[in-house]
Amino acid sequence: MGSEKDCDQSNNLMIELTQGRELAKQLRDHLNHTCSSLQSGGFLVERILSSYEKALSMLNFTGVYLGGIQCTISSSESIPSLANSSPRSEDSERNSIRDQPHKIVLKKRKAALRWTEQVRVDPETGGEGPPDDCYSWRKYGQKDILGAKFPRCYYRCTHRNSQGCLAIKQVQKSDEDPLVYEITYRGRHTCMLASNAMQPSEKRQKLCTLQQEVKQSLKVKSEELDDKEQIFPPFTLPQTESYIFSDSLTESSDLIGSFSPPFISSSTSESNLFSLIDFQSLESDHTEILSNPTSVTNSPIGDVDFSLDPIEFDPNFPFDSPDFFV
DNA sequence: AATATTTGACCGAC
DNA sequence: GTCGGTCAAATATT
Repeated sequence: MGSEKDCDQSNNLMIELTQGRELAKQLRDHLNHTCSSLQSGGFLVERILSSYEKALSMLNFTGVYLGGIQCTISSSESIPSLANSSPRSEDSERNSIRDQPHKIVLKKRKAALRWTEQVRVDPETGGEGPPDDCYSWRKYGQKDILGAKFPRCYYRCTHRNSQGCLAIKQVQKSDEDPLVYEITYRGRHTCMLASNAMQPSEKRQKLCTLQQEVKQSLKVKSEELDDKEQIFPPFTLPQTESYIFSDSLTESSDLIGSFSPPFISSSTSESNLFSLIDFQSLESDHTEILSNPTSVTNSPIGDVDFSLDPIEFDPNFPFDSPDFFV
């Protein structure tokens, strides 16, 4: 168990899976240029991607493997900067965000991932309320936050009960600019592709329209980053992307998880949707989410899986099982 | 009727 | 004790 040979095999497997996934992403981005393609080929690509995500999640490898393996990142996607940040309180974190707009901040802890976006809504096209995304959320709470003008709203995925999707998000209006929403995502969506599989074409069409609207409404002013800060290309969120982060390139074994941002992939040069994204893993998220009485029965992907330490990877996992790559 | 939202209560962390 | 996050009953909406 845990021999170098096993390690090499799993590494090779990761490389192959990652390459396949990246190619599928490129195909998806290509198809995303037209709405109609989303309804046909796009759906197939999503399924292909889903398979790759599952496989990689089982390997606890859902993005950039930091353990010495090169992996291909398509030019149309952006992996957030591995910029570091020392631990700090959420308030000081927020202040730092404002001091350095557009800077992508990562923080690493152990298990689940948490990331924050600051989204400016176009008052004309965005309308009232927080910006929409391609997932359906159900509000489950609202809280006045100390020192904040506006309350924080808590949302969970609508499919939490039906599909065991454990994704949640928090939305809070910015103190300084009411048009800016700070949206914190936690947990991974496991519902989207499965639900899409059962959606009629008109829903896919609606989704596509929504994507266009989101593109319009979530535009934020785009300023150029200093080259020193712009470790990765300008950030755009793919639709079913998964990332894995670490606060240090040297901490190869500390893979912290995957995520599926619910936003649109864009390979164009249009304005970035987000001025800032702050990634943060939370150790406590893990038990929190797992304590949910709703068991996850539909998918092996979830917080449970991506929290597994790579060392715990079982080289005897039946990858050759006919049911594995579904 | 089914589903979503509101909102006070509750709980754990600090 | 406070605070942030979640629960769940009541209420609203579809």
